[in-house]
Amino acid sequence: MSSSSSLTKVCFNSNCKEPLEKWRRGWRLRTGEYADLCDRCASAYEDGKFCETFHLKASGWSCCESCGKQIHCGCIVSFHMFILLDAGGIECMTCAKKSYILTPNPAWPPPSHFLPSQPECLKDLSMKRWSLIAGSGPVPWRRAPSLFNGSGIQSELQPGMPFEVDVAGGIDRFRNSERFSLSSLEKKQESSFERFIDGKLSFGPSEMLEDGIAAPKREEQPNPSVNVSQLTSVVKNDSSTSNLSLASAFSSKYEANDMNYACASLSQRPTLSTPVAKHVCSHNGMDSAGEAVVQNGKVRGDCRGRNQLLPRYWPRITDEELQQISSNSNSVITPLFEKILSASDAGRIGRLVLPKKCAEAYFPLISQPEGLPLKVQDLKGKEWVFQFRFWPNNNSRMYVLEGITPCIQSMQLQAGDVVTFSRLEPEGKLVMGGRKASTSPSDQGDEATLTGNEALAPEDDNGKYKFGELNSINGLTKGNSVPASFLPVNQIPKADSGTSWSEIFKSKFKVNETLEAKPIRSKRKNSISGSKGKRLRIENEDVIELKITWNQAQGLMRPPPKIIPMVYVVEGCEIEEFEHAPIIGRPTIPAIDHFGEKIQWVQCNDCLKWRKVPANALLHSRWTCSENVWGLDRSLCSAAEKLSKEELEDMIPTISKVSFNKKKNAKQDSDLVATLEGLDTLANLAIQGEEDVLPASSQAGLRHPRHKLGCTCIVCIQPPSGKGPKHEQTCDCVVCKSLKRRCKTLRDRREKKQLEKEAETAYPSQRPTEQVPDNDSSVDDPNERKFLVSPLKGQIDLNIQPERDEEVSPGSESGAMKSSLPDATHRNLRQQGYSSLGVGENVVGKQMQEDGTGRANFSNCIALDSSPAKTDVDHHLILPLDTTGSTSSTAT
DNA sequence: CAGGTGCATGGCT
DNA sequence: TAGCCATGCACCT
Repeated sequence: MSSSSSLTKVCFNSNCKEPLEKWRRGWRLRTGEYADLCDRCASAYEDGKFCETFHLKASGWSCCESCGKQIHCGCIVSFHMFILLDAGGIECMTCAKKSYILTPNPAWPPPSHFLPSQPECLKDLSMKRWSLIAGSGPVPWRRAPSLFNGSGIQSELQPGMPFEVDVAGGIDRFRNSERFSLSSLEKKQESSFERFIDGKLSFGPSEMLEDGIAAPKREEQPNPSVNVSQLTSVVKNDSSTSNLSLASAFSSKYEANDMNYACASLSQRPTLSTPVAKHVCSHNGMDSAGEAVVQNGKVRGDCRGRNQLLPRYWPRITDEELQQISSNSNSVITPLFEKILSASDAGRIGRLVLPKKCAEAYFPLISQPEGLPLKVQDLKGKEWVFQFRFWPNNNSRMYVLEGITPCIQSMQLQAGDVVTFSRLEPEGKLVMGGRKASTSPSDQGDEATLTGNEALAPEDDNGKYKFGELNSINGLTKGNSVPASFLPVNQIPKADSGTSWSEIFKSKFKVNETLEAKPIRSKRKNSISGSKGKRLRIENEDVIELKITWNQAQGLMRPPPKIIPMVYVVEGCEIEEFEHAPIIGRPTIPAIDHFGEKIQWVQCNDCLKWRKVPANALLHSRWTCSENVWGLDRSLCSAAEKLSKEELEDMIPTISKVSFNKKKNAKQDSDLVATLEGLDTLANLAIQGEEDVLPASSQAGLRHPRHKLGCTCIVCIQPPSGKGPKHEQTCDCVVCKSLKRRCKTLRDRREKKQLEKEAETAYPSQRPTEQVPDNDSSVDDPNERKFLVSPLKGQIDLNIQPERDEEVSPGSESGAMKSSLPDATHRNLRQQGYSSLGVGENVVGKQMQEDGTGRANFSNCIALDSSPAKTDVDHHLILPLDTTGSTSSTAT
């Protein structure tokens, strides 16, 4: 199509047609090629005078509404020199730029992405402005929707053609941005800039700044969404590029498919940022500013926020997630930010606290606390509507998304998991994704990583993996890292996947349960601190857990064969030091067979049977019978196991037994979970779920002390917000059963109260407890007290148990915590949570359900004691036994 | 009483 | 030290 393709080239300019010996590149054609121009035309083009020179008599000239400057709007050449105004007419880019500098948050989806009729939104001045500007989509420029929306002009002119220029003003930011060091970018991604670097760029109106600053052309990305992933992968490990824009990189398709209007208004002022960002800034740890560069053509206050986004909010969206999102549409995904769900976020209150800067950068600007409804799509394409709003807070704002519980639960996310926010371009739709903590991509950022996974996660680009912490904790080796080359090829984790390590450790040894499962709690309030957790201090108990974890991990590590360790003694402890890093392999159990030969037992990954292999056999993490080359008769999973159960019991180290128990419990729990379809239940499981999977110490560490079992804070006790799906009346999920019990209990109470009132009339002096003033004592609610005076001897209502817990285990964290609670109502409520969820549910819940009375008798409680899970729950369940009497005596 | 809302508090960066 | 933000909790419905 381009003249360059013809044998005898002539100038592409139809008014010229001069034969070309040498030609220069002009504007981009719909084919993606460039108009080849003669020197004269090219000069005119580059000078921005092409239309003035050749199209002066053509139709389509308009005056800028602001400055009156004449702009040719009738051809592609000057396509980028103006914007269309909503009210009609055009504005030259110079004026447009001036007028938009003051525009808040224009880079925001069109109003269609918010709920339609929202009076308060209309009152929101910012929204008005937003609507005015962003009615055209996620671009910071104005355009006429009729012209630029959808395929409109684009399909007519240059379908699928990627443009190379960026938003007007982006260059300003680029130029002003100290962070955006071109030289550093070049170092990082020279190939991406070769066109720029080699100085062979050709500039046309679409690539020429008004002030003469040229922008390199962005290379085409026929399949931007794929490129996005690729880029993500490629650059992911390079944290040094983290200051660059990921989002920019993800806007390629947007520009490709819907960029004509963008070019119309933006490319006139192409920026360095676009190609730079698009190719370099695909780092997972994006710099939001980069996103702003592309998306927000104007320098705005919120853009500053983007520049300052903390690394922990950089989206580490995985390729899989990207593909999942992109599979639903042809859109380009712009990862915006992510956040580790706190207990509050994942709690039933349904409020997700948004990082302020993220909210201000990526969400519509709101001036009223009420905010506005925000449509967010999940990875499955399902649309949710959240209320995006803020609270005044210390002369600042706290942004929250309300009503997220159903979404969070549908994604089965818990505290510690990660929610990601992305934007689909060009629609501008927000996409909310979720990532389980255990599958979080390893933190490539500048913050330490502390989860089990990540402790084993890749350390650097050289394929090294962090074992230093492990080693230092155990003091066993001095090496700080294990070169990947030490690992069998199939055990080398992918550099960009934190999950690979869990694969490595997937064995029936549940060592990896602790290794891979739980994010480490930070010291502060036990908030979850995942890979990107900002609070990285670890509670003592967490350290203990880590040690255990590492110790367990040590069980998986062994020296490479034929490597003899140096043994030295430190403080009486023999320490083996290997010059070479250990190898991660399938855990085995060393033993001596009947012939006195050293062997090891290894468990098949598939059939779980134990097989005997030579002592020096090095097995990779996933080992199956089929790989049993040493015992062909046992090389099939169908072959019987040589070991008896008893032998196995003796053989397996304690730690493994513990692990097995844990696993067993975990399975019970998971079975339970499987039955808990209620969203509320899931939410509570986010808080209580892992109780019996992890040792108590670690659980304590995994939970905000105030969110331990027994926590009565609003987060924990909050019932379904009502915004989510309601349970059917016939639903017999645990939550509903619990609620029904609760109702029954309340009915009973009411009846009792009635009876007592009647009795009071007759015998007023027999109600001492009701005269106890309301205070912080364990039973401070008169109603509660009345209730505690249960006429049903030998029966305990679960509702009274928390108080008992406080009395019996005052030193317990939960007890102390609860004692600070202001009223018994919360305790009571909390107890409801107990009975409905968590470990206690396994025992109490079921028992309670059986009789449906909401009361458990002593035997039931005793039975609880035998629960293998020694958690707070146990206390809660057991304690009432010996305290009921005292309660009764107090009450009487 | 339960659920919802909005602000205050205080740990942390 | 200021600002952020996780959380608690008072207050309202």
